[in-house]
Amino acid sequence: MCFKKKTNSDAWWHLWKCNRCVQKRGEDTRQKLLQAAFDEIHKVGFQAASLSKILKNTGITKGALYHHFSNKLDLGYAVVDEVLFTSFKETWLEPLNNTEDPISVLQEILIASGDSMTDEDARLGCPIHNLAQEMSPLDKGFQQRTVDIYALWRKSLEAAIERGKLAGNVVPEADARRLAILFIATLDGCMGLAKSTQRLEMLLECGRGLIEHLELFRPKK
Amino acid sequence: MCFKKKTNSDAWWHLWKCNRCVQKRGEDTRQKLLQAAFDEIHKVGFQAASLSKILKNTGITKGALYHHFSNKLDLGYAVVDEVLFTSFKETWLEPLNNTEDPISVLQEILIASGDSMTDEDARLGCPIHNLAQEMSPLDKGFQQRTVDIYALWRKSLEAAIERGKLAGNVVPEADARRLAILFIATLDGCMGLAKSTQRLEMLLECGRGLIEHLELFRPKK
DNA sequence: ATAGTTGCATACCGATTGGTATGTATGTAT
DNA sequence: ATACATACATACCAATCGGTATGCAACTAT
Repeated sequence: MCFKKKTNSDAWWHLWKCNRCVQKRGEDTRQKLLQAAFDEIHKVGFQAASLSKILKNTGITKGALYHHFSNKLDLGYAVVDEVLFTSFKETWLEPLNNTEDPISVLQEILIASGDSMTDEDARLGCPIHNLAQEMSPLDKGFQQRTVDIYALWRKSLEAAIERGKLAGNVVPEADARRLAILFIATLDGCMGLAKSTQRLEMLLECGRGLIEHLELFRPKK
Repeated sequence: MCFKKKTNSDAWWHLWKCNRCVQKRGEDTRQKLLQAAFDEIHKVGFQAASLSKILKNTGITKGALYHHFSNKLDLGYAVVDEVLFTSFKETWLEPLNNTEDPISVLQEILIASGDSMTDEDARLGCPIHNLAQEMSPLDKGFQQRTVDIYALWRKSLEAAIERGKLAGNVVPEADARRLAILFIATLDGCMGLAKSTQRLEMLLECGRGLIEHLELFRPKK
């Protein structure tokens, strides 16, 4: 495991990847492993995820894996912290934190997600939700990480709604906290429904309903 | 495996247990296996459920298990068809199918469930929902079974609401189908939230909110 | 140039997995 | 009483699991 580097490089590529690895080659295989692990976990869950399969899919050997991660749990945590959280931050946190019109932003995210959503995406469901539901009763590490992400989601959504009210983009009667919770719960419900029915169309329909529903909180001109 | 019996007994105990087994002793161990399998699956999911652990917990041997079930999948299906579906039928279907006041019935179920709900129940979540979410993308058998249960739930709820409207126990403006879907989705959301936070109190709070919310659909005298 | 670190490959390990083969005691039907 | 089906128990199996030990090539710092 490479958690304490003796060499402290300042190579050019360290500018956009944090320096967990000294050489670029190391960071590359590390990212490949994370992506493959994410795919495997997304498909079958963390417990059933097979390290051998991840290695077979990437062509990377077991020696490399255990050079970068101390064990399976460590790999799982890294997937949450780096792959899942990063993607979550880009799709939800950053847009929400930089707007005074949260309704439009949410609708745009839903539309964009719907457009890029594949059939497999819909059938596999939200990876963060999956992991939270599978692992929360079994492992504190996963439980803490996923519940933190949900809390962050709710808070940034709540704050955006408050700003929206001040800017006149959200009706003043709206209860920001309740609305935030409701939105997340409903979206979770939609994803779960699509997963249990295994139908992408179900998800798109729910999404359209949610987009329409959000319109109710936009002030009339 | 005992799926085609040569002997066709009509012993007294066959009156309340269907005659999958000829001898009472066989039916007993079968039920013990189903219950232990349910517990194990509820705790860690189907894929991670260990047959060896189920056997250890019951003291039953592997020979007995494979006498009653052809393989792990067969055992899993039996848990859904017999344990889960039976319990679901008793708690939801029968009360809903025999009432013209669905609001009161739903509230009573929620209250009773809340009272008997243990901390572990809340942390492990709804077993049907768990199985649906874990296995739907992976196995048609589980997907079909769980989605059928959800459909049955929604239909019986919808029908009860319609009867409630005719009997004057539900406001006539209520959209039965939408209300049924919303109730199920919300309850699922509550259970999921409690599971991800690992807090029973979260579930009870959601339940109280739901009970209160249902009151809105009762006609004012 | 050389010493030391990093990155990875190969081979191996015990434990556990779901599943099977075989033997036997108990019950049932005639 | 006898023939047969039922209901197990025991022992074994290959495959896979996560994890480790060791060796070596490539890169880095001095």
